[in-house]
Amino acid sequence: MMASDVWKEYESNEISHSVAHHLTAIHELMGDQGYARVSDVARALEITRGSASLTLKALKARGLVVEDHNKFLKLSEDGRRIVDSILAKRAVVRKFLNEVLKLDEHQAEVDACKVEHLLSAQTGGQLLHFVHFLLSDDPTARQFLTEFWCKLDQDEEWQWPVQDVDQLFNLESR
Amino acid sequence: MMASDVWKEYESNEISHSVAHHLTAIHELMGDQGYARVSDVARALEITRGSASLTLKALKARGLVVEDHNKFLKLSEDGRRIVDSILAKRAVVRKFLNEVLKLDEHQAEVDACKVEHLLSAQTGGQLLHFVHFLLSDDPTARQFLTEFWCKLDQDEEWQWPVQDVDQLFNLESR
DNA sequence: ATCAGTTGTTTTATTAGCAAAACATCGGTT
DNA sequence: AACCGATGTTTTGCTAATAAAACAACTGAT
Repeated sequence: MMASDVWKEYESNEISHSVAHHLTAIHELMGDQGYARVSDVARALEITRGSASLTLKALKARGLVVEDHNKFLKLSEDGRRIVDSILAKRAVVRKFLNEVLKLDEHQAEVDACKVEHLLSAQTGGQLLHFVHFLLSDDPTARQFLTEFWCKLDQDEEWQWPVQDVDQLFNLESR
Repeated sequence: MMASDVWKEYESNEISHSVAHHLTAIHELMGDQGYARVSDVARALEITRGSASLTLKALKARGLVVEDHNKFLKLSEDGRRIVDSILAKRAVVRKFLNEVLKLDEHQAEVDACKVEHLLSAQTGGQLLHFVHFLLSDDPTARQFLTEFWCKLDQDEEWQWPVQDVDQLFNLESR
């Protein structure tokens, strides 16, 4: 297969991890303290003011961040839209990892943070549908989750990493 | 919340996207043609021989790749272990996105490729348990999937990105 | 008014990952 | 022997993202 055309799409992502967090930091600072300056973003992300200054300058040039008459930062319409989509994906992934797969909150937070900006809108939307139904009051969903968690408890751990996942599925299911 | 301690763990990942694909390329080349040289890896990844040479030199220094007496590359024990875990995660994620969430194969492949090296072993293991049960012959799992897919068809798409995912869950479920 | 602290910017340097180009080394043809 | 093609390496340069340090401007306290 080799999928040489697939793996390079990683870099073609317009929102890097760093950019995603600069933008969400502005969003959270606005909510928490009502304003966001370069120093606030730097403190929130624990990077130097110089680094934040440069990155935010680029984001202003890209039209994702706008600057007040007095150096106060704000998200543009586009920036806001990007933050919304990132936070939605993060919330869904975190919820799935924590409340369904029963990973501890920190692990769920870390993994959600890593992938939030990489998932397509398609994927995010479908995952939202899935988790929403899975955690709903629907009796089938409840029963399924109950059985799954019960299985989780009794299942002695597989050897992981599994050598051939496809084989595992082919042999035991379907 | 701000999670300043969380977001930096992104870089603390020992396996970068690039490294992950250099390693898996060697693995696949060994399977496909029985050997892997610098040029083969470069061709597979569609990068220049120079780039591959430098990256692979670093991987040799890290002990993940070993070199033949005649410049033939091979994965070390550690390298092999890493590739196994990455391929297992990729397979599970791809299967989940494609066969459960019903995303088209290309999208599933691309998204799986983006996140495969970022998920913890914990997460990969739990996800494997989940997908394995979900796609098994268990009647509860089958019924759940049937209902979910039915819901998928009838559900008119949410507005996406959703502004407040947590609110969506709080209001409509639990 | 001066002094200290905060803020924002710029400059210099580093790292990862790539391209491009130059170079050397083989191996096989003719 | 001369040439050609494939291979591997090195060097140079680029971009993104960071740190570190120097600098300028503003703020507030005394």
